[in-house]
Amino acid sequence: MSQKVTLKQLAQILNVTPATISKALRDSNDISIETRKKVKALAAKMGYRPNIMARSLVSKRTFMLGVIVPNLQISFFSECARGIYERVRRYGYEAIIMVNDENAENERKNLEFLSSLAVDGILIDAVPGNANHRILKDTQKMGIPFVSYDRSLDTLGFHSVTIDDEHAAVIVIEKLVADGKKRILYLGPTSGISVLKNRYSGYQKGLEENGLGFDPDLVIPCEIDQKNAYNSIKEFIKKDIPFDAVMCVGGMIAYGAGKAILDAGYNIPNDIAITEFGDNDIVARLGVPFLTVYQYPYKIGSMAVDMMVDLIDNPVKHKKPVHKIIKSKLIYHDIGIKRKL
Amino acid sequence: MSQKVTLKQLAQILNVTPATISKALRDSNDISIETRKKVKALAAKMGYRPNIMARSLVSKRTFMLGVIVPNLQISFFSECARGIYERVRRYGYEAIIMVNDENAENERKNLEFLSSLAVDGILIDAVPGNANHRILKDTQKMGIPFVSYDRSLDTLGFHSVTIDDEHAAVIVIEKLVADGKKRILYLGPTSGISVLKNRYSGYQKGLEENGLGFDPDLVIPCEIDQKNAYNSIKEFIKKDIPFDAVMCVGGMIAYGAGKAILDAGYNIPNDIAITEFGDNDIVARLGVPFLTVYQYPYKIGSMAVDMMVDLIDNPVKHKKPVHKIIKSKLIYHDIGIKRKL
DNA sequence: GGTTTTATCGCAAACGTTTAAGTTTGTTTG
DNA sequence: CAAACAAACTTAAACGTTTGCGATAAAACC
Repeated sequence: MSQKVTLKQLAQILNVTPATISKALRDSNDISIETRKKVKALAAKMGYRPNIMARSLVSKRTFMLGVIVPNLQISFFSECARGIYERVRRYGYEAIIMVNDENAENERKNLEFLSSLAVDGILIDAVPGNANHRILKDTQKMGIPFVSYDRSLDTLGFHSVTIDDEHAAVIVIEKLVADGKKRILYLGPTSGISVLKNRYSGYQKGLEENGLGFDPDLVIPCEIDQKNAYNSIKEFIKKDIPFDAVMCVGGMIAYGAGKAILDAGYNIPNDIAITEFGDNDIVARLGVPFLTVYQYPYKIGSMAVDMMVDLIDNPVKHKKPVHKIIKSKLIYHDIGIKRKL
Repeated sequence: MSQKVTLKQLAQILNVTPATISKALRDSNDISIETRKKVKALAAKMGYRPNIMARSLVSKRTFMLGVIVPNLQISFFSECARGIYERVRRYGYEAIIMVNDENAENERKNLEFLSSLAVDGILIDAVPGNANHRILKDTQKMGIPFVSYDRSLDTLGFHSVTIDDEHAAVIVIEKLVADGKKRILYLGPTSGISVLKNRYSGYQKGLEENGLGFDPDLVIPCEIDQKNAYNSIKEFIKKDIPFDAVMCVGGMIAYGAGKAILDAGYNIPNDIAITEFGDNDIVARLGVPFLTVYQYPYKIGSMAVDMMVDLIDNPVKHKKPVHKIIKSKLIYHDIGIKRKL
C-alpha cells in the first residue's frame, strides 16, 4: 500500500466500473450482496478512504459545519466549541473550528476560507463592530446558513443562541451592592454587538434599581484584550477616582484588569471586587475570589448546532430568525480562602 | 447575488472561457493586463470564492493541515493549538483542528476524516496506547506526512517536538523534596507513549537521586480523565497509606486529584502538595498553590508547524525522523497567598 | 412462449477547477 | 517578405466521486 487508493483502482482490481464500487460501498441494492461484500473487503484491505472533495463536488453537501470562535484560551469559548463539535458528530457532521482572536481581519479570512470550503453552515461568535457585516450578508446570500451563538447578530437576521445578558448584569450589580460596593466600574466595549449593549444596559439598570446613580466617569471603554484591559485599569487608577468594584464583560478583560489591580497593591475583593461573564478558568489564575456569571457554554454550543441542523434540513420553514435565550447563573468563587490550615 | 458564483459564470458574463478566468485571477501573464483587471473586478463584485475542493482535486494540494489535539479545556493544549494555527497562516496553510478527547475511537475518526479531506499533513498529540498505530502507519504510507508534538510517537518514526520530560520530572521531585516531602505519589498512565514513560522514569530517577526509595505502592495508574483521577485518589486515601505529595502527569488529572484531596479535608500544599505538567489554567481553579512545569506550548506548536512545512517542501531530505526537544521550566503558583490585607 | 419484471451492472455526464498543448492573430526579424 | 516569434486566448483532459438512465440476462408471469 502506498499513495492514495481511489475508486478507480478498486474497480480495476475487481474488474468492474467505479460506479459499481461507489454503489456497493453505499449499500445500494443495485449491487448484489456478494459483490458488495467483495468490494467492502477489498476497500478495507486497501485502506480506501473516500475523497471528500470529489464527493462534495457532485453531491453539493460537505457535511462540514464551520465554527468561528473568538479564541481557545478562554474556557467559556472552548466549552462552547466542545458543545458544538460533540453535538455535530451526532448528526453526522464534522466541525471545522476557526479562531478569530477578536480580530475582524482574521474573521474575514475565516469566513472566506469556510465559504471556499463550501461548509454546509456556519456557527459564529462574531467580533464586535460591523466590519464584516457585508461579507457575512454576502456569504449568507450565497446559500450558507448562519447561526450566531453567545453574541447575536440580530441586525443580520441570523438565528441565535445567547444568554440573558441584561438580567445577568443586573443581578451581578445586585450582589456587588449587597456586598457593600458603591462605585462600580464598567470595563469593556459598550456597543457593536448585542451582548455588549445588553450587558451595558444591564449595568445601568442595575445601578438605578439599587439606588446608585449612573456615572459615565466609571465607564471605561476597552477592547477585548488582556493587555488593553491591564493598561486601561492602570491608567484609571492613576486618576485617583475612587472605585470598589469592576464589572468586566469577559474573562480576558477580567484577567488583565485583575492583574493591574493586584500590581497596584490593592486587595481583591476587599478593596476592589472583580466580576466577569463566562466563569473562565483564566480568571482563577489571579488567585483571588471573583464573581462570575455561568452561562452554560456547552448547552449554548449544542443548541446552536440543533438550530443549524434544523435550518439545513428545513430551509423554507424558517422565515424569521429564531432567538433562543439561555438562563445564566451567578457564581462566587472563593479562591484563596483556604479550606483548612 | 445569490447561490455560489463559479468560474463558469464569470466566464459567461465576460464572454471568455473558464480557463481565462482562472489564469487571470492567478495573474498568469498568459492573460492581458486589462483582461485581468476586468476579471478581478467582476470577481470582487460578484463575491466569487474559489471552490477549494475543485481546486485541490486537480492540484493535489489542499493547503490544509490537520491538527489533532487531546482537548481544548486544558490550556496547555489550546496554547499549542494557537501556536499551530497562527504559524500555519504564515505559510499560507489553514489548520483543521480536531479533538480526540483522550479517546482512541475519536482519534481514529479524526484521522479518517483528515485523510478523507486529503490534508497536506497532520500534526498530532496522540492518545496513549497503540490502538491507532495501524491507521497512523497506513495514513502515513498513503502519503500524508506526520509530526507529533507534546507526545512523541517514536516507534512510528514520526518527527516530533517534545519537552525534556524525564529531566522535568526529576526537578519536580527535587523541589518537592526540598520542601520536605517524602512520600510522593505518581498519578497517571505509566506507559503507552513516550511522555508518560519519560515522566515516570524521571519520577523514579528523581526519587533515587534524592535518597528516597522507589515504592510501587505509591504509583497509581489512572486514565487521563478528571473523574478517574478523583476516584483514584479518593480510593487511595481510604487505604490509609500516608503520602504528602502527588505528582500528576497532566492538568486534567491534577484537577481531579486536587478536588479529591480538598474534599477529604486536607490542606494543599501543607498536608499534601500537588504538581502537574503544562501550567494549566484549570488547576488554578482549585484555588490552592501548586507546582507545575511550564512547557512553552506556543513554541511547541509553532515548531511543529515549521517541521511539517519543511517535511512537505523537502520530502526526500528527511530519511530519519527528527526529534526536537524544548527545555521546560519549573513554576510555583502561590495561588491563595493574598498579596495584601 | 412471448411478455413483463427483476437483478445486476455499465455508461456517461456532471461537479468546479487547473494546466499542458493547441490556435489564432499580430508583430518582429534577418 | 517569408519565417520565426510573441501575445492572448481556447480546447480539452484530468482530478475522484455520484447518479440517473440504459443494457443485458435471467426469472417470473399469464
